[in-house]
Amino acid sequence: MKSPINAKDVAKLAGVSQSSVSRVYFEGANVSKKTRQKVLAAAEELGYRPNEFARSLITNRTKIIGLVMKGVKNPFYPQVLTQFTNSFKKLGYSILFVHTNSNEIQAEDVEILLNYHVAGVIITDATMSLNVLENFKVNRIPLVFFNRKLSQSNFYSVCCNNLNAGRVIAQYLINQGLEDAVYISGNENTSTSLERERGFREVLAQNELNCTKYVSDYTYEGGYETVLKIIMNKNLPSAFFVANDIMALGTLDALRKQGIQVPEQVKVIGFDNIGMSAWPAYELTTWEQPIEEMVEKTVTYLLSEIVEYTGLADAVEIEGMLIERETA
Amino acid sequence: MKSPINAKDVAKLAGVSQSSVSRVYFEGANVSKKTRQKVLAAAEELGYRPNEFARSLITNRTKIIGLVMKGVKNPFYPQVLTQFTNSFKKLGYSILFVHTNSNEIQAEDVEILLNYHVAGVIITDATMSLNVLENFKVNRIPLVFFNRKLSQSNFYSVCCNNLNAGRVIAQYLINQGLEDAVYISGNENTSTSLERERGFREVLAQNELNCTKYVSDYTYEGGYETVLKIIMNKNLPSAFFVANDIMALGTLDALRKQGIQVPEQVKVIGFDNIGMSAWPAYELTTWEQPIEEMVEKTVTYLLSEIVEYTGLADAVEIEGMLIERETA
DNA sequence: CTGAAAGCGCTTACAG
DNA sequence: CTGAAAGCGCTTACAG
Repeated sequence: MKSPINAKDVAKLAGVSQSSVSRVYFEGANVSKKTRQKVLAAAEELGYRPNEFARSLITNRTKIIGLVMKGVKNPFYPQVLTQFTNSFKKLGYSILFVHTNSNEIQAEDVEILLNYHVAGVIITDATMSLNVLENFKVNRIPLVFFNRKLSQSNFYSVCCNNLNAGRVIAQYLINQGLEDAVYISGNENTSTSLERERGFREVLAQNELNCTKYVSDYTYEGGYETVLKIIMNKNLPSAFFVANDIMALGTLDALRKQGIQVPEQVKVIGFDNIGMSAWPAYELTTWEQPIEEMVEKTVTYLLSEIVEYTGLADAVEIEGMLIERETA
Repeated sequence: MKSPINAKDVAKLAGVSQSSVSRVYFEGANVSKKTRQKVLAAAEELGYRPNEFARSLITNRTKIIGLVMKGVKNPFYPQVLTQFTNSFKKLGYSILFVHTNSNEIQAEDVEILLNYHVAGVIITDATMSLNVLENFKVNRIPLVFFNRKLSQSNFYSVCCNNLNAGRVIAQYLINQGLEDAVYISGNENTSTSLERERGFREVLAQNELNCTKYVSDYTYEGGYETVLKIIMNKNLPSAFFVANDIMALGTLDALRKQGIQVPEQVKVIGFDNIGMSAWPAYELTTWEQPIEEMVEKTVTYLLSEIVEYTGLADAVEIEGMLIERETA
């Protein structure tokens, strides 16, 4: 099976050289109007499209961004996926989507991106061994952690300011007369969960208030089960701070199941502001992650690194905001 | 910027020819154990990985599948996306993700897949002008419509048996003493919505029962607003058949908002069986789409067409099943 | 502005 | 089983 039409075929039909055909499809190249028209007409007739592989091979540049994700059950991530896809589409880049089911991203999942010499990589919602990622440094492929910060790594990361969010949420609850709080965490090895907790505890401690932690896993089911367990032990606090919205929805459903009134008996605050948190069944008070800005920041960094690689690491944090609804 | 390490570098270090290096990475090629070991050792030392572009250029085959999606707000589609990604990963294929916001997929969105000479294409949840797709036929690139059937097109499609599902759902409601029904449709130009309606109406008509249709749009908000409007007009039927789950959840919330009891005053049945329909806040009775089988069927077809292209069209329909919960 | 030619990093007959 | 060589479809100096 051979590729149908190449630049040579077009050149022959148009009566020009293959180089001229190439120039028509290469932005910024010098071609006369007349040549361009002849080439375009011939290309149209033959159905010619430049072979992206040959292009990448010769320029050693690709128009592909690798996007690595762990789970998409949390609606936050599909939203992130589409925003990246749309942003990059405008810039002429395509998205190679890498998904992993396991908790840690596997080396092979990521190494495929090396084979494609992707222009850049975004790793989302993911923990993984760092030595795999060294290969990207070696190959001067820019990489950013989105919504995750790896300690001791020198990779660029873009997050919302989780520490400050935790603080503001704590103060908000205290202003409402908080007595004691429960923090329902996400996976304990994620920076997001840890920093939200740290900011929250910090302000609580300043006010000599207590916070018990229950470790959960960022899933609806996890939130639901965790809260059921808490209720069984009759440890109902005056407020739940839940590390993400999808767990907070599970929290709300568990409380409803047990006939516990929100916010009268207990307040609930989530994190992310996913679409569902605004649904009438939930009306969840939550923290809005500034996805748009986070995506924009990521795209800008990646683009500048594609133009001129520096490998500079930084941890960008963008402020979000509290969204007040009915649960706190 | 030049690519760091190529087969020639490895060959030199290993003391073999570049062809031998190539053979080590090409499955099924003849290489002695000794050569293989030398090459692998040298490759390891240098951090060599075969350039996928050069490979594709010479073999005129790629290991990329293009996956085209319209919206991911409906959790059904992220689920589909990950299943495809995982299935193809096992087979050594990567997913190029194409997303469109507009109602119709744009030609340019799809044409990029032609430039990459993808091995196959899956179009999901999407309407588009057919003449763009002719290019895939010309280039002998297999294409399947997933969860969508285009009339008058001769492309392969994989759906759930929507017609029969509509029939079974109608009969199920009739057995419960249905008097009159409302069908809340999705976008009217989608085969899925149309066929679910057709099966539903068919059985209703056989029983001399009436069905009013309200056109909605497959979104939560659409379902919510539509039902609110129905209630305002005091046209509450004895059952709602809603064309997908996410609209059905909107339906449930709208009814709850108005203090209408489900299933006592009105029954609700959805379609898809997304994870959320099992949540305690909803407990939606619905129709399960056999995603796993649908994905498997799609993958199998694509793979066989990659091996030997026939371009044969067919409309595969897989049976789903009713999931009884609390709303009907 | 244009064409002839070299070369990107591979695969794959071909000869040995 | 191995190496030398041709060639995939492009881009890009180079000369004109």
